[in-house]
Amino acid sequence: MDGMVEENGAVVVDPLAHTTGGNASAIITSVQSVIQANKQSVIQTAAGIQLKPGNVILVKPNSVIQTTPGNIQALQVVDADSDDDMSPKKRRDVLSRRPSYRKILNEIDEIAGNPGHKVESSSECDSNLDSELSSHSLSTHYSTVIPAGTIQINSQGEAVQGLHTITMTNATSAGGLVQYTSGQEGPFYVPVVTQGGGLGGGSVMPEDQSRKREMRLLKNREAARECRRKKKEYIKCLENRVAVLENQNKALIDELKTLKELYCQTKTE
DNA sequence: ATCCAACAGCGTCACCGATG
DNA sequence: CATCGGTGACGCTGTTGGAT
Repeated sequence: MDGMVEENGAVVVDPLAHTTGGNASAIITSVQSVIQANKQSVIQTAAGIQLKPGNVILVKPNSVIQTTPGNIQALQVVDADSDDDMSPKKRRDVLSRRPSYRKILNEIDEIAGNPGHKVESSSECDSNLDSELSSHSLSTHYSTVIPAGTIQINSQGEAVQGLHTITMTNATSAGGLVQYTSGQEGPFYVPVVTQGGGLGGGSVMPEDQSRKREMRLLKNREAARECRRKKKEYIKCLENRVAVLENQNKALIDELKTLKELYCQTKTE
């Protein structure tokens, strides 16, 4: 199951989880769900959410799926063990390529009622959710994620722009180190890796190739950092949504209870 | 104070989809 | 088709909290 196991055992399902290993797969598009691990599950779909044809939700026996009329075209009962014979290659094919976190967040945002409103930073997601949360008297608050610096490097590997500026000096890497200067954090050095796997001088690899490699590593390092930041932001958004939906659910249950009592009273009179 | 397991964060590699 | 960006997976390292 592609989700986060929280301390209380609840699993927050990745809304766009492409798939999962094992026999518990959840391929859900744009559904906010809370599934209790090894317990009965509750899946709620908010108004306007649609399950795309072909999507599969596996739930434990006696689970409940709540939805507004017309959202689910068909429920298909499948044997959860039936995909065990999926070959590793096939499983990998299914596993590969999930939408980017930016896409997912944008999609969530559109579902939340802001079509065409693109999420560019964590603060937007948080602010939407904060208002939602405050309207439900939730004390939960998530601080804004500090944005990572954007780095743009031209073909010469020298010019940069963004919140943090990084300039590559000493590109010839004499002495086995390439020095970068950062506007915020001062100079830092990247060791030059040669083709033989060693660090430093005695480069067998042409300098140009070596420099390209260093640039690629630098960019990838930054990309990985950014990716992780977005992932965390995305998870926080999901957690916020879970909190909101749990609160809504609680309120609806209370309302239902009150109405039932009212109904019983008027009936006995 | 020390040990150890759990966890978080990072860098790197490999892969894939998007794009020019 | 080459290149680039995004992301999963893996291994490594530092931190933290509980047990002794």
